[in-house]
Amino acid sequence: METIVESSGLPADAFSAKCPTRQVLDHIAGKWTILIVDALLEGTMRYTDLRRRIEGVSQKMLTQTLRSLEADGFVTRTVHPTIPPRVEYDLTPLGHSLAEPITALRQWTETHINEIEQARSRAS
Amino acid sequence: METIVESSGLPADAFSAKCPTRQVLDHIAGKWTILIVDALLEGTMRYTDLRRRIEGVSQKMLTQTLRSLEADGFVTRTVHPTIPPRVEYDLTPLGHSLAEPITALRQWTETHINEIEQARSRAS
DNA sequence: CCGCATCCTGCGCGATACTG
DNA sequence: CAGTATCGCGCAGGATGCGG
Repeated sequence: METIVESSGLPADAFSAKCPTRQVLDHIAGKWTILIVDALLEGTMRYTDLRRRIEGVSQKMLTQTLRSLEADGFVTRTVHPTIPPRVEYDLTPLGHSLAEPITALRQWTETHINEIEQARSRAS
Repeated sequence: METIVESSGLPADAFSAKCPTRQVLDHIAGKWTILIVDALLEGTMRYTDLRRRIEGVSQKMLTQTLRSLEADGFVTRTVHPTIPPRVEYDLTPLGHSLAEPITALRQWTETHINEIEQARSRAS
């Protein structure tokens, strides 16, 4: 287990409040990040494609989350200056890398949803 | 790839707005869930242990998240009626199972934090 | 030591309307 | 088509204080 040292000189430690890892974790923990990254794993997608794929996401949150993912270097945004305009979103290599643990998480949830619902009904 | 069918009779699909998977995903995506589950992977922990381990968490959110994890069947809460009281938290088998993809996610973030910060400074 | 109750604030997020 | 702009609500989440 190799220790990662971040730019501040401190070891990367998500349990530490000051570590920037926490901010990233908070982003990933956002309501839509997991679904968006996961959807882009299926390939290049246009804005409207994503809206359709991810049921219930609003325009605002989709745009906002995409911009955040772009800033963190997880997705690229390509604008084709045609009429009508055409904007395509893709995962970067870093984004693909992130997609692995994220997909694992979504799949885990889908796989164990019945056990969880049983636990919930017991708790009530 | 086997299809999971949940109690409603529909296939489990996180992209569908009505699927209960979404609610669970939202819980997991909570600000503290990842850190708490991850911390409990180190073994049994008392309430105060968790507060110390997870820097910056408030009493309220720690209690609230723990109750939520309990309701979903991820952790057990054991009260020893001694003086002073002693409350211990443990992962259930289901919780241990969930911890795997969660740990992977935290470790991924710690590992790639420098790449992300570089992307951010470029974006600015 | 381990909480629960309460008050309060910010902002996550949705709804709606408008633009190149 | 792919957004921006604006408004407002609800709840996540922090601060404080009390109780067993």
